[in-house]
Amino acid sequence: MTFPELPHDTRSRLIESAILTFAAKGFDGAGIREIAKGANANSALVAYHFCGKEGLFREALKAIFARKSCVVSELATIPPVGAPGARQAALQGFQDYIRAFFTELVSCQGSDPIDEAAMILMAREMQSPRPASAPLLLEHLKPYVDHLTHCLQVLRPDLDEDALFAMGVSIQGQIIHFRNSLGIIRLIRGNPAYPEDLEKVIRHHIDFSLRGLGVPEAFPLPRI
Amino acid sequence: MTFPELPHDTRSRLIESAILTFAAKGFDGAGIREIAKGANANSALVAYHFCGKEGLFREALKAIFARKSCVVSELATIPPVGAPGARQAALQGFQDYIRAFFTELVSCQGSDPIDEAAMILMAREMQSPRPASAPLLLEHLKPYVDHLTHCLQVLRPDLDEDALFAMGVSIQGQIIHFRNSLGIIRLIRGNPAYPEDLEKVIRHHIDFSLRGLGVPEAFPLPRI
DNA sequence: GACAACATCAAACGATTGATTAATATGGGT
DNA sequence: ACCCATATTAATCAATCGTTTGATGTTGTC
Repeated sequence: MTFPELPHDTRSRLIESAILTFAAKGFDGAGIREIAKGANANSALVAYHFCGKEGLFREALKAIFARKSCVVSELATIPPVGAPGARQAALQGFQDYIRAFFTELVSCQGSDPIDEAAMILMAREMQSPRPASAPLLLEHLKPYVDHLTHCLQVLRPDLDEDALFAMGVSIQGQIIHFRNSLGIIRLIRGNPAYPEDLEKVIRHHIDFSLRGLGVPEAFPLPRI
Repeated sequence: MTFPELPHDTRSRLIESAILTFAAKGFDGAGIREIAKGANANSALVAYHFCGKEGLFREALKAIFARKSCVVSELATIPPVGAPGARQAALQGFQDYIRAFFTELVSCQGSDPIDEAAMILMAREMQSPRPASAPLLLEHLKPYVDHLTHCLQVLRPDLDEDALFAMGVSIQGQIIHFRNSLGIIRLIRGNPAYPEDLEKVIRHHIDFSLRGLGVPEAFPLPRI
């Protein structure tokens, strides 16, 4: 879960402070003096350890990815299309995936401030990526995309590649949007504590996605 | 469609340049000298006309909202719940809404650079709004939310308020995510021109949403 | 204990930031 | 022609930016 080495050397403290500060103020809004102060370090160390601000940002992104990459690997692997039991496994794997994704995205709120800042930073970078970070992002996202795509393929073997891709985008989109726009969503709802019941929201996303995907088991509207 | 007065006085030119520059570089990344140069104006005029950079940003947001507020008002009003023909009207209104929303969000690409920049800026502001702009955003979003909520209410009168709200968030989320993450989506798809066929994507979103919403007319999986 | 490699520091660098100033230009109103 | 309010200008303000520098501290090796 957490990093094996907690000695918290200056380099690591700088990266952690960078994640927090970049998330709070953006790349241009965050100054290296402010970042360094948050790490109880000297601002010159940014140039020394990371070859400048841009390098520190890159390293902060890498640290985030390293911290988050375990989620999808914990999920059970789904048998290939047509294999016995593949459909039932994909149905369960799909639900596990949404639950895991949702939990990672949303329920980290308030637990670890760095985890929360990491999500904000990643969301911002996914929307308008800094040139250097696009390949990093892609590599980190690939396992998620592959896992989901395979589940969808098993559940809807009749669809062509384009349709499957659109399904995946819609399903991911709901969840990511829920996370990214939670602030506005709460304002619209008029309830700063929304959602009161996270489990209820997760079930909604699973149900909505299964119905939208069009798996017969999800009709007519009961949960499977 | 466009503004009635095109005389392009200095104030308007500053706002237009601000939309373009803020969208391209963010609030902190854009300098008032750069904005002024893009408007062929003196940088001191930002303070003179808008009481500083923050005021210019606020005014740029207002200009965006004024330019975009007509979309939902062009849609037909849906009769109240239970009224004769309300269900059929809501079914059609729902599809029109998604189509209008989608067209406004996505298909403006490449048409007017200011429209495109306005979308980027609005998306960024929806994700992490500058303190002063949250109320502006809310007021602009309200008609959209109201229209969609009413459609959903007619189509699923059996659901409670919480469930309806979750439905709305999911439906909007798909579309907004599609717009905001189009860059990453294209990278994942490995096709910089995705989507080749916009109409196909719109139909997918309508179908997916109607099924997810759980209206019986959308089963089993044909388009209505 | 001397040496070397690495890490950290305070201080200063030039460039740029948003904001301010005072002077000037412009265009009716009388 | 004079006046006043509004626009616009170049120049300058102090502050902050990311980076660089040279000195100092720390550590392990011989």
